[in-house]
Amino acid sequence: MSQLKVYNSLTRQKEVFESITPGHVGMYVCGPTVSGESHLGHARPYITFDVLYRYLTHMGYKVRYVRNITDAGHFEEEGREAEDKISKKAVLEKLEPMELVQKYTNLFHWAMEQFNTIPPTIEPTATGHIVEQIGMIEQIIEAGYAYVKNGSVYFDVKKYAASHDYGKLSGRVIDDLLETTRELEGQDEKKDRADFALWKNAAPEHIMRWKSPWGVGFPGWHIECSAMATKYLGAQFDIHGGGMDLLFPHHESEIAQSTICNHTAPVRYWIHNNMITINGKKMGKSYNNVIKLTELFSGDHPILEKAYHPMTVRFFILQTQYRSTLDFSNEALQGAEKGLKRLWEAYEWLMKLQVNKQEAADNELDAKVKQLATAFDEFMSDDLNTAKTLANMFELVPVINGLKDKHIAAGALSSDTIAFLQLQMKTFVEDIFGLKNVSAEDNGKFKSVMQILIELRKEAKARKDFATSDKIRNQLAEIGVQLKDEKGGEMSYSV
RNA sequence: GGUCCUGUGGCCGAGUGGCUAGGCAGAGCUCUGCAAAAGCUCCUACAGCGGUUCGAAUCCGCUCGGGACCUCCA
Repeated sequence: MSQLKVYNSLTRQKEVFESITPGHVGMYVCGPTVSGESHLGHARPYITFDVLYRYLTHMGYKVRYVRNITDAGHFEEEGREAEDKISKKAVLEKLEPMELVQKYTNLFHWAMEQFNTIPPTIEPTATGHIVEQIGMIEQIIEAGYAYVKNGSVYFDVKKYAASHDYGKLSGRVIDDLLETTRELEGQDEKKDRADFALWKNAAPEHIMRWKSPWGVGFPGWHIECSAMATKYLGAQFDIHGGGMDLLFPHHESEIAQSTICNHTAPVRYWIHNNMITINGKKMGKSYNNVIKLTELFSGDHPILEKAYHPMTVRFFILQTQYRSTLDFSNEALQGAEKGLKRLWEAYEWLMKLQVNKQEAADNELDAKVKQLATAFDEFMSDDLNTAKTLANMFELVPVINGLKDKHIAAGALSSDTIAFLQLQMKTFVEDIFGLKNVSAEDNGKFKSVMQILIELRKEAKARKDFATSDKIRNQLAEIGVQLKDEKGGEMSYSV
């Protein structure tokens, strides 16, 4: 197995991955804020890190995968009137905040299941860790890196920056941050514009509120990740993931908080996925171009020409290396849909193939197949290059189909090579890429019914009753089942 | 304005100095009762200008375009 190399945002280069504890990996991924429905943009990190999780597991690591649920509201805009997103919307919808949080959490879990992502090993909530967050804030105050003002607590960035490299992760220059002239309301509580809230005093209308040593309030946005990551993964852990948009201020602040509390840099490898764009623009609430996952799966959105299956979306995302932007379009999605179908059908046939012990009749082809399948590991270990891995799979598709068509002689490949190909395809297509069959109706009874229809069509064709054979084929096509005549008079179908 | 990233064929995307992915779409052929599927073949691009080099999509500079972050954000 090749050594895994990952691009570390902290050092801006690919590094060989070595876990702190041999055989174990601690991975924290920033989870969703459940104040609303997840959208296509959310699909990218959770699918990306699902693949990383699966790949690390494949490499033999025992991975503790922590992904939080942010269920405590945050400021609409820090500095302006504090506005708890979750409680505000709850009032509008006449729901209890936790009811709303539960609804969107359930919806998120449902969508993640559709994508066939493996649930994290621990999924902590922000509201469930208020005590830990308060404890951490107390430590920061004791260390002298935070100050209390009117029931709120702020992190003293300037003081931190004097002895630490604030801005290292995001490439921010501390002097620029301090000198920014923009004046915002309510900034007066902070000593410096660059300071960020650890705890925020709750206005009377806030529904979500907790007692703290500084009064009734709620935690700042960045502290939850520091607190929960520390609790479940320790003072220093291997991987922290999330979208690139979180680099600053979220992850930068996380580093500062954790460093003060734990006296060590919290994370060895920072891994960030790039954004999904739509017409070249990042998808996000502020851009008004959000496609919710429910809409994506149902096709119920003006931008969408049709519904897209979750597996199509997963495949679409995997066709790109995670650090590149990925541009959404109907054309691209439909391309992915067809590509996935072709790959999957070849894959299914390959898995059924059984051969007796044999030597390769075509040594050149045999070597090529072996080489292509071996390279899966090499590409994936090079910063998870799913795009290249997939490209190799597609180079193997004509070989598989050639065997199926008898266009390539059955004895061309050695039985060892076929077994190896089957193993590699199974491992990467299903176990690591997490792809699965798109057609839901493909159960036993349905298969039997299809077999009957196929027999009828074969018989009709044998007596040159093309009216009947065409009727079977065409009427099945109308309900979305495609019959395929194969070489040698066999038939198959796809839904 | 500051910091950073990026510009690949009709579309989506790999690729970091020579060998030049892959998918989708399109064209032709084979197979086939017809069609589809499948196979084979073709379409061979790297924003522009200059530079480095024997040689650049790949390195450097400039120009133009796109984007991200700096504010909630995957």
